[in-house]
Amino acid sequence: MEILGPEEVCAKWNIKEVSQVVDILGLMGDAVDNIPGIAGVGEKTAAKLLAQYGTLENVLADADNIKGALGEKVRKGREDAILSKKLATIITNVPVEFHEEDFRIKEWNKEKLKEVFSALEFKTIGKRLLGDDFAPAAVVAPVGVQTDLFGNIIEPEPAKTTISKTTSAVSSEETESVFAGKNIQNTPHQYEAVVGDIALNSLVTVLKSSKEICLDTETTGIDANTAELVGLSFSIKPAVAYYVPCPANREETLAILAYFSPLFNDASITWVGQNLKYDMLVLKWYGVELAGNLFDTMLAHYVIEPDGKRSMDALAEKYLGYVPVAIEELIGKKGKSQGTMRDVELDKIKDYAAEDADIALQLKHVFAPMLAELEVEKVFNEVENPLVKVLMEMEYEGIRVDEAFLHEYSKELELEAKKRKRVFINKPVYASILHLQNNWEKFLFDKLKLDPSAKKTKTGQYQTGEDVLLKLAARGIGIVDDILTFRELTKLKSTYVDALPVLINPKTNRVHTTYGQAVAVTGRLASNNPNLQNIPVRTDRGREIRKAFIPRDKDHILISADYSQIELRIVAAISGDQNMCDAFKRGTDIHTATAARVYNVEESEVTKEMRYKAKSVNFGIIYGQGAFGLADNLGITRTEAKEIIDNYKKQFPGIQEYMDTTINFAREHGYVQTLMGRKRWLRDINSANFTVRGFAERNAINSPIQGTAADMIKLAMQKVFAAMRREKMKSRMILQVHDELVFDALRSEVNELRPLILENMQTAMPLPNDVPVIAECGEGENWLQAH
DNA sequence: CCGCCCACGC
DNA sequence: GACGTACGTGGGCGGA
Repeated sequence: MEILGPEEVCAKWNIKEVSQVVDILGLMGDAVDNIPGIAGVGEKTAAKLLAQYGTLENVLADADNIKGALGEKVRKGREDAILSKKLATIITNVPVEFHEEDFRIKEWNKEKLKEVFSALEFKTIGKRLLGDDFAPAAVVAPVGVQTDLFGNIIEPEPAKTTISKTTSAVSSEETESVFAGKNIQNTPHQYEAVVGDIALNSLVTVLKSSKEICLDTETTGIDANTAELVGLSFSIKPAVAYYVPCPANREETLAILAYFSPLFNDASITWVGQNLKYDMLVLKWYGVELAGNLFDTMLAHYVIEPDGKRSMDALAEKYLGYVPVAIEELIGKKGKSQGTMRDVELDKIKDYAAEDADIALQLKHVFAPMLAELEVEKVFNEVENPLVKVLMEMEYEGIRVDEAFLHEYSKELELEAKKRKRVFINKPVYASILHLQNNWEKFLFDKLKLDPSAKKTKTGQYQTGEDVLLKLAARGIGIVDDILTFRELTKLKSTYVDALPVLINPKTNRVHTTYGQAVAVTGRLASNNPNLQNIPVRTDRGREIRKAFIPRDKDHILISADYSQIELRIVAAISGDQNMCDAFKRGTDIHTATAARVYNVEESEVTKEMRYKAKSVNFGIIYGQGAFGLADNLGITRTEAKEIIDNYKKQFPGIQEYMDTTINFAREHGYVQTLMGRKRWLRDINSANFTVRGFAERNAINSPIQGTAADMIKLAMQKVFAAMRREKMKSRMILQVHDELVFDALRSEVNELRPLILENMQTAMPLPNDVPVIAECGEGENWLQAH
């Protein structure tokens, strides 16, 4: 987007006229009023219009037409305006000087803005306003309690102290160099390539002198299960690192790795690294396992700042004020033409790889004290760090997929989808909506005028989500059914049935998901390539896909073990609500028990309808849902929904109390936490903005619940894994789906394994108030049966 | 290439 | 009167 500077706009047009056009057309009114230095879409468009129409009057006369033609731009402009306004709030709280007489800034106080933008990590807008001059500063102070960004009234006192604190962390002489960024060129370092018998031996001797070794691998790809080792780097003290290249020849690489086996096998060594799961998995394919302890800097940062950016580049920049060598300098930009590390000349890859190990070690020394200060050592040491090896083994194992079955099913889905499509074709009136989803939408809403009040999305498109369409179907619009079914079929086919076989690893004939251990802000795992945490289960057609997940051979069987109602049990336990705790202790169905209380009947008198509604309320409680949402969800009136909720709160007073105390805790401390001390920072909890604060409040309620459940299953995974090792079992834990664990179990071990799993899951993390934790399991010839 | 919408899971 | 249920991943689309 080309930006016309304020002076340019001003030089051509009377600023008042521009402002008026901007205002009347709903462009960037706020921006003009509050932050006149930023001339964006609004002013530019306004200036153009004035040029085109000649006079202000002409523009205004044609305002309606212009508005229509602008469409998107108007909306985007408004968004910009909101952002600008908030920036103005922030900026004017620091002494940025601007000329009062014409209400615009002719010369920005660049240093001040640099401070503000870098403190707030406004990289993009920083560059936009300050040009390439702008580089973010290193932040040494702990995060999480920093300034609010959006929608918040920033009280002058704290805002000033936060900003000055951030900047005072670097002295004024350093400021220049920090902004320019430390890098490999201007920072003393000693990076060495280590090749040949003598050098390798002496490297091992050097490394042996330390109980803490930073390790990083360079490979040919991002999939650890197929990537080849290209080199290893090590560091045991800042600014010094070694790079050991590994040839494409596997035997030769194995011989090089053998030099390091005294280190790999030494249980007293702590291996430091960023995302060690990846490196360990690569090494596992070369038969190397690390016997020692781990310190994963990515996970350390995850518990320090769960919602922060975690790439090496981001961490190096933020915590070390250092800009690492860009990988693109070695292998080119992302895309099909990108090369591999294998082809990079030694001198270049040496610097890049050694630097990575050096940085990771330096990050460790920054993070270790932060873990203690922020009191997140426990969740790091007991939950996250020890889980790395477990997840690595699960990823290594993978799961077998029945490719032939999927192939057949794909054809079936295709046929069925075609049939549905033919339904439209055969009805001439539908012929115009063949191709695109959007055509359906236009057809449904515009031509048939089915619903003149149809909701639009914020980008001006009609909403055609399932719930919207179902409401149409209820009005007897037959085509809606066909559309929904068509969508289901194509979704299943493209996302699962056709996608899964492509991801089968040719080496193992299995699919190996990758778990994201530092992704979800609440502490949950994430799964990708493929995502095995969202395999369909709700509809018959979808559920069918689970049949494709099968045990490794005829001697094995799949076991699935899952926690029963874990999140509600956690709600009961941490709120201490007497009635809900009692219900769980009695062991009755929790939704029936809830219904009995809410409707004031005996549990034996609870109807399906009542239980269904109670279930929905229980679910809503976990997410902080209100009467509107419940009503919408259940298709009842808001009055009825409110009645149910009021009754619920009366019957379970401890839960209302939990919500209030949690939100108050968050307001006071700026974070909420799980039973294991995992924190989630809620910068918006005191926002003056209703919506923004509402989000933070729901997060305050939900995060300790969801996060505690995540803590629990992560502990259980470690316990189950350790117990299976202890018993020298051949069965393997292969999947985690938030409250479920899946095992590829040797049939002869099943009777021993079943209680081992359940016992460890149930005792992994006892809940307060004696709320029982129950896990259940099933087994079968595929994942569907096992469920 | 990226943002949006939709749809799948817990 | 706002806004209206948490956390994710991925495919398809449309516009820059």
